[in-house]
Amino acid sequence: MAGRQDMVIWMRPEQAAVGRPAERSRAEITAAAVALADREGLAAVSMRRVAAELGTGAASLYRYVATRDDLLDLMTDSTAAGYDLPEPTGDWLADLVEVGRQARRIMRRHPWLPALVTARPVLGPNGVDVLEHVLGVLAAQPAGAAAKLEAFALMNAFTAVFVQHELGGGEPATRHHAAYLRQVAAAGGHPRLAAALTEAAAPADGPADHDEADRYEAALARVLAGLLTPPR
Amino acid sequence: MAGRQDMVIWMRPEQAAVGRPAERSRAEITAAAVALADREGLAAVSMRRVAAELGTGAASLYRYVATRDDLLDLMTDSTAAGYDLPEPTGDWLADLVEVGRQARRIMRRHPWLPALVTARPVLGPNGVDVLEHVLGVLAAQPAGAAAKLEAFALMNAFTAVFVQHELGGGEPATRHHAAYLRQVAAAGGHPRLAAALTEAAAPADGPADHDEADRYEAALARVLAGLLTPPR
DNA sequence: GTCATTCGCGAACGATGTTCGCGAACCGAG
DNA sequence: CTCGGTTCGCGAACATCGTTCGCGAATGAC
Repeated sequence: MAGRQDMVIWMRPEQAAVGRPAERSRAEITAAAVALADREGLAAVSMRRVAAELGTGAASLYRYVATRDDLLDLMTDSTAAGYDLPEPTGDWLADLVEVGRQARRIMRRHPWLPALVTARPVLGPNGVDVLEHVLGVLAAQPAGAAAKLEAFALMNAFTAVFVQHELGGGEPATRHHAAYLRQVAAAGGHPRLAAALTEAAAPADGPADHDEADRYEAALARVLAGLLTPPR
Repeated sequence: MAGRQDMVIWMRPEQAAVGRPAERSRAEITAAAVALADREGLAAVSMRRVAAELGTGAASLYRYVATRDDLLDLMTDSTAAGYDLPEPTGDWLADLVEVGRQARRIMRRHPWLPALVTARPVLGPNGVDVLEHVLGVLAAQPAGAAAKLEAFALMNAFTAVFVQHELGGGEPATRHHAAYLRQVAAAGGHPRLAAALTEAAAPADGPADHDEADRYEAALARVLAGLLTPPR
């Protein structure tokens, strides 16, 4: 008979009904992994490191999780518990932007999240609640179900890309990348790029978080309006 | 003095001016890696496998590439050579959608590309040409340079997410994921989700590639129009 | 021909995800 | 209270990975 390993982790029972009871829980392991990722980045989340964080052996984790990817899925969904989902107000666009605002807040609190959700978009119990809320907000909208699901996926991806740009500003890789772009611009073959780079580097006033948030919400509103408003 | 390793690969000289000449080139190694990824997926692109594909030792690759990530960057940029960039027509939206159409074609030809560009968005010589073209198309548009660069990044991310959904239809992970969503829907606590799933699964007529392409281009046009059209 | 310099690459290092196997721990039945 | 069935914790091992080291061989400039 086929094993139970080949399904999403939330379809497998957490504890066996009989036998020696487990000393830890999925939630406990997930919390340790999230704390570790917050502190040292996603690359530090190895089975051995997480186990050490819990004071156990690496092999023990496989009693709770079939694979490392399962653990990453648990981490992703656990962050979705941080949403506060109020009743729809009737203004679907404003309600969606509010969801986006919270997504941005959560992703900024967990800098590893954008990379994870783009690499493995996954819906666990908490993520499903968010999706249900979004579908409720869009209930009166004339778009099809497929379009609404797509809009939800795109909203997450858009937020992830945006936050990655925000947080990556000081990252070395981005700096080196910028150095290459400046070299290309200086070479002369790409005048539009050269102009764009000097113009984009112009606003020397400190980019407060307030401005970034406004830019994010404005862009998200435009994208969502473009996606979900019926063509005239 | 600081080494030269800590910069984007395209800022380092490909060949030394003196000494024994190299037997291979970056382009050759990149091509081998791309062919391997096309055939067996991105996970198969290890230094040893790529070297074996070329009939050399794994350590030899480090004469051409400082790190595996450098090789991935080369792969990404090499696919950007596949764009055909015609003169702008004057209709910026149509021109941008044409770029998106080509991006989708290229990503479908290289199924590993969406994951790679979302994980490591990078601009090499070919990518820079595409960006220059996009900036040329948007030259008359009243948006700021930062907004245009953001639109370019978002266009790529949007296309990657879309293609990933398209190609992921048959992937096991997506199937298992769908099984979980159906279970949640059947449990009863998420009526909107249940309705959306049944409605989205309804169109039993064969979803030809034509339909997918139209849906992609329509959605992209809406997103871009929302992002780059000045508010009224 | 000499020499500085680079190239190719076998071998090794450290780290990773995962599996195996077994002794210990637990619960319910008798 | 004992015993049997079952699960748990986890040390050890395996395969594989990215990367480094070191040295003989190849090369072009003079």
